Amino acid sequence: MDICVTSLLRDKGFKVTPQRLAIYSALAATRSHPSAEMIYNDLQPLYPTMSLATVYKTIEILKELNLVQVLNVGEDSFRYDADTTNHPHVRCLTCGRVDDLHGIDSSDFVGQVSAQTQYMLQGQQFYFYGVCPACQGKASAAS
Amino acid sequence: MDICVTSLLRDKGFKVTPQRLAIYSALAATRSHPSAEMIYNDLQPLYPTMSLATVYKTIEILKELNLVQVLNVGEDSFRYDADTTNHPHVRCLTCGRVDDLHGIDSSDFVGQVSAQTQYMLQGQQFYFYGVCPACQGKASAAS
DNA sequence: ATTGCTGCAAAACGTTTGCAATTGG
DNA sequence: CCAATTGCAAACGTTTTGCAGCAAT
Repeated sequence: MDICVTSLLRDKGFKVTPQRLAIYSALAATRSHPSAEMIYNDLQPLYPTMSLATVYKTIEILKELNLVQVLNVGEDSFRYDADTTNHPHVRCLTCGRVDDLHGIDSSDFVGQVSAQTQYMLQGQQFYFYGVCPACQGKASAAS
Repeated sequence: MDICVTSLLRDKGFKVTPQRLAIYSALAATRSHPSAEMIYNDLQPLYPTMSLATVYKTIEILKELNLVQVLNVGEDSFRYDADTTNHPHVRCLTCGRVDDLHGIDSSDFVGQVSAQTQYMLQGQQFYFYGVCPACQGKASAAS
């Protein structure tokens, strides 16, 4: 997997640095859809000198290489996902966690939109909002 | 319509001010999904002393009263919509305009998600991205 | 009269940029 | 060795906050 990133970077004329590999690895290793700051914090123990600016600059490149997608779940900050397939996301309104929704067939829905709009469509993002299982448990325990 | 806002505000113990009515009217009168700054600029001629902070504070209240919904189309700023029905939006990747998509039946799609996730769902947002008719025309004219 | 609101300025926040020192090819 | 990248600090744009004066009830 890191080999893949390495060659993709080199192919496009980007240099392969430990920081870039670490940032991609951190993203690829989690399903928590971290923000730039979360990635920065995750890497702090291993890369104590790395700056937040490097995280942002690297994410910019990873976007260009289609290695990450950007999520806009309605927070102040962006979140990033190394799974670049087109899947919906769901965010917990209580704890803020963001989960993937896989195995959903949106082709009919997308087809309707595609047939009706005059836009030339290039992509889409589907966000759901609710309360995650863990927070449902907490809520009923508290009451 | 303003009568409705007036009573809704009063019912919840909020004061009815010209600024609040103007901000809601501006939102209700457009389909362009303006950001706070766009609303501020729209109202500048009529309310030259109004501050951006008042726009933000008022939007906060309108959200509470379910008179506006917040859109996160992947820009730096949020956009607002006085049409609080659950409809998808489409954003032009060239000019940035945001349009409504009405008459789309998402019940099947939402049903799938609802059946599969353990989340207790409370809402959703569907965003499409593409090139609007006007920008398609410009692109072909330029080539 | 009282409470809450406005408008200003300053602060906060996430993100971007400029630049000298450093590192990868 | 050269060009690109890092890390820092400062800048930026959006949103929030504190507060004195003011307006709505």
